[in-house]
Amino acid sequence: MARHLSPKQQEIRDREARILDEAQAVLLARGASAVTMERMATAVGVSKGTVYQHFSSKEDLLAAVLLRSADIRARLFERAAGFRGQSRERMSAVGAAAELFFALYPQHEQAERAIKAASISEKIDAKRAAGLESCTFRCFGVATGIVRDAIASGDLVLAQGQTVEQVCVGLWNLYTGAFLMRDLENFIDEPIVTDPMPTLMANAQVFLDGFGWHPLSSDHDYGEAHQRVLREIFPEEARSAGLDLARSAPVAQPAGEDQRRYLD
Amino acid sequence: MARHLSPKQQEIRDREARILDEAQAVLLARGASAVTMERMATAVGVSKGTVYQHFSSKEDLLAAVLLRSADIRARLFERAAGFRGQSRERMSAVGAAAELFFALYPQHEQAERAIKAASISEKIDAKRAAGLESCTFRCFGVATGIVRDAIASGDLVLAQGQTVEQVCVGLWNLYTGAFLMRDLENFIDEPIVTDPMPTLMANAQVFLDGFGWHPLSSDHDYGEAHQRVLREIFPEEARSAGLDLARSAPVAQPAGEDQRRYLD
DNA sequence: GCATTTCCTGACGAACCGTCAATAAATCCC
DNA sequence: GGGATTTATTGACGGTTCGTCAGGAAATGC
Repeated sequence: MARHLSPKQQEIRDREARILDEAQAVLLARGASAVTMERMATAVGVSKGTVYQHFSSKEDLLAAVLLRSADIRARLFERAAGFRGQSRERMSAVGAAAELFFALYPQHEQAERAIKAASISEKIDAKRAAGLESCTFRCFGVATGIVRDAIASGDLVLAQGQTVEQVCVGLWNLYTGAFLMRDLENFIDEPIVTDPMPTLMANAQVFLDGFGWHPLSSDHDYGEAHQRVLREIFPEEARSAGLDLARSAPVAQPAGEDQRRYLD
Repeated sequence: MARHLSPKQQEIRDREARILDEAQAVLLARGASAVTMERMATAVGVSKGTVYQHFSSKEDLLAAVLLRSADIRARLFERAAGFRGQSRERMSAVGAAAELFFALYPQHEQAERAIKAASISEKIDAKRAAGLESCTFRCFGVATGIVRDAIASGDLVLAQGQTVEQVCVGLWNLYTGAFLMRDLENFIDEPIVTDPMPTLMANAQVFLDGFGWHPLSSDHDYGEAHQRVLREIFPEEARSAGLDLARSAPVAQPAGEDQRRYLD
């Protein structure tokens, strides 16, 4: 499709991206209520009416911000699933993707909250809403695929009544709950956990241990696997997220004993 | 303190409760944006200025709605902790309290989102903000207390690096994540889980199994314990939440084999 | 280089927030 | 009881933001 764009079309396209950048920045710095259409317009040097030609409402603009990061998250998950290793290592790779996303797109949760608080889903362009839904399904699809692989390989045997979806929903809940907690703790003086991510990573492993997904965390160093995922699959992202890649040389490092960094 | 209130003071007090009721109802039915100060005023038959004498801003009003349910949740948790049983049964009792709250106060999550989306915490009365914080701490206090008891009794042995707080944060994340999921799924056509609560209950047990908290769910019928909690501690609430109390006779029922209702 | 289409603008109406001077009601005190 | 004092109530008002739209500017087609 449309390979060559006229200068004007290119300009419009760029402008949309610039509006999204601005909205994202303001969202993060000053909250959703500071994202006003007028401000966005001024920031990119157009008038309000023009912004409305890109986004049908303020909620729609926020949904577009959300869609952009949701798509990136889905891509991160999909790349993570390509990690070569045992089934549970692959799931841990998805956890690493989640960690990266958590660090790189702190405004995602805020945008989500703002949209859902407004509650009028009719104000969001149908295509964008569908896109958002699809991003969630892609993430779940990655997770369920890995769980199924684990079952097929015998690494995971679900007990009577347990389902593939249950495993994924649990991980997702743990993850979104932690995401939420980080946000809410900005509001209170004495945070319960200073850095939710290491706790989340540890808890995800506990959760998978609870299903008896082999190898259990007591028999395998998932901290090491996690480092490998960051090095092999997400070197760029890990760097910009400021995550510790340890000795990031691609050569195998001597297995250290100091890898217990996921537990408080 | 203040035992006898003048008719006027009583009226003011009642009015405040009525405003909160109205706000809660509108919040649930039509979302936070439909909660306008003018509407609240009209609903209780006063003018806008009077509403502002109760609540310093719209966010403050929503915070008051939140505080009311947060306090109830803390009470439910505290009552649950009084359940007589093994440590892990007591934690499951807290899970039952969470389930009840989840069913009884569906608007809680919405209020929380709306307030945090507005993001200007200065708009909320300091006392109310402190009250909200304290409710969260009460809930965490209940949970950490039970975990500590479990450790003291030997039911739970934490691995190297694991902490009491980690256990509680994990459960809390699972729970808030599920709460969030229910809300968000109102927006999408094809929900991932139709009823998140049974899945959450099952996942909480899996999580506790992951810590090796005895007795493991494979060795104990926590479904039965859950039913007992509802019957013994929350009979009223369970009825109004419409939860199945099974044969709710207080006499011991023959241990049935059909208690696997927490797994899909 | 003119006609047509597309895009852009900013003034405008509507909704809502939060304030405050004026008014009404309640309470106090003799 | 009744006048003085305190407290509560009102609704018009200024300010902000959303979203619209008629009219003007710019790009495109021919």
